[in-house]
Amino acid sequence: MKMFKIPEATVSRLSVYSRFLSKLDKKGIITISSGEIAEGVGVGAAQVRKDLAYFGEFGTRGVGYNVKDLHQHILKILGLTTSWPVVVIGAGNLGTALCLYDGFRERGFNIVAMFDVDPLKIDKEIEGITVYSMEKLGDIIKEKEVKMGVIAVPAEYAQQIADLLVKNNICAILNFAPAVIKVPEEVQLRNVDLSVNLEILTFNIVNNVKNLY
Amino acid sequence: MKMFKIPEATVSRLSVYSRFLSKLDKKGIITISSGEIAEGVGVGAAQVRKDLAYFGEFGTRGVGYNVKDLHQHILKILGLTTSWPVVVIGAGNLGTALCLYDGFRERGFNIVAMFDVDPLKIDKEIEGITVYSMEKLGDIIKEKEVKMGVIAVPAEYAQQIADLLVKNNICAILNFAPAVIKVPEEVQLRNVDLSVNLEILTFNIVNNVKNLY
DNA sequence: GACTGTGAAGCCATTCACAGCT
DNA sequence: AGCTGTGAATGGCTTCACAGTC
Repeated sequence: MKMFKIPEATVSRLSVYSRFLSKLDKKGIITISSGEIAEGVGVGAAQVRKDLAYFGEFGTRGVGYNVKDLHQHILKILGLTTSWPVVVIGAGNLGTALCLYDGFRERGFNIVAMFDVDPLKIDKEIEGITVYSMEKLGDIIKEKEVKMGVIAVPAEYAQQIADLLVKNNICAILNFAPAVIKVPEEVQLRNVDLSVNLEILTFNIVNNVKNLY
Repeated sequence: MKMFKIPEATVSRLSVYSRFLSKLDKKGIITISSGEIAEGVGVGAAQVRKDLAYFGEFGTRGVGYNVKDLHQHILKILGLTTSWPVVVIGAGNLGTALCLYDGFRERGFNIVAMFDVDPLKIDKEIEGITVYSMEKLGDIIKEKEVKMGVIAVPAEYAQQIADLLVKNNICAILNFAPAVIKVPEEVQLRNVDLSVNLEILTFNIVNNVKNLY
């Protein structure tokens, strides 16, 4: 296959466009221009067109894009036409919140199991999702064909959990622990670092950086 | 004031360096080189030096950086030498998890109050943090001199909550709702979009993008 | 007339490579 | 000899501007 060198920023915008289009579609809107998408999601119109152009020609000159059609294309591009089973490691507050987060379900992610080391949590259910002991991780990943794992454990355990996920052939990890973790290059890793995000804000406040949006 | 054009990527790395240095400091390590920092946080050595060089000359040629010293400088740069009071809007699962998140406290963020519209939650305490009705927002922001607000409400209410925060003179907003929100340019805004992060991973899996770390 | 698709230009961040200290 | 600080080179993303299409 081809498909070369898509900027990551483009991918994350596609995800945002997709949500926007889904809203438009529900409202029954048929056609939309790059300018209107741009306005709706807060980017430039040229940016929208360029992002889409990486993947083909979805629009009609003089008219715009068909909402349903474009939306389907983007879902396809993002791999969201099928549902993704996901495991969450760590049944603390954050792990639990992520499990119950509607945003995941709405986008086709399906939390199939949680894992924890705490005997008080193991074998309990949290809103229909069972918490398993770590030993079951491999079995469940295999059984449910899980490709993605979410790490929501304390920083000091993040690396060993990551290693465990890797050993069980996970394809991608979303890490919420405030820790730098290392994985083999064939495993996808993204970090969502909550305090880093707040700290960028404090930096900006303290240095009164002009916002650029 | 001076201090111009710092890449946002640099700021977020500073935050990561800072955490790394704090770990080193606790271990009693006195001196460190850019190469070792680079290794520890997974970036290039030149990157580390350039990031630091935006703010001054903190190292000694031929030797490296003094851990304590550099750490203090970075905390100062990020505005973390003082504690920041924060409010969280939305006392659902996510809002609650964020309130209890240790990573915030450890870095000097202090959640002073939560807010919600649900009468069942209002005036209850969650681990020492009181949930107030939305009407109290203005008073508490003023009384506690809150500069930062965290939005953890459903997407459809995110914009009106943001407007409310802005009206009450908040300086910065961290938005967890999967929604595009607009604020005046003098207000700092960052979005942490949980599903976007998972969707980047699905994209990468589906298009088997080589990881670059 | 309106709007897409796209090469070219512009801008910004990262990496290189080396001069300058210790 | 070792390591920082930095100008210059590179690479990548965004914006511009316009030709092409409906």
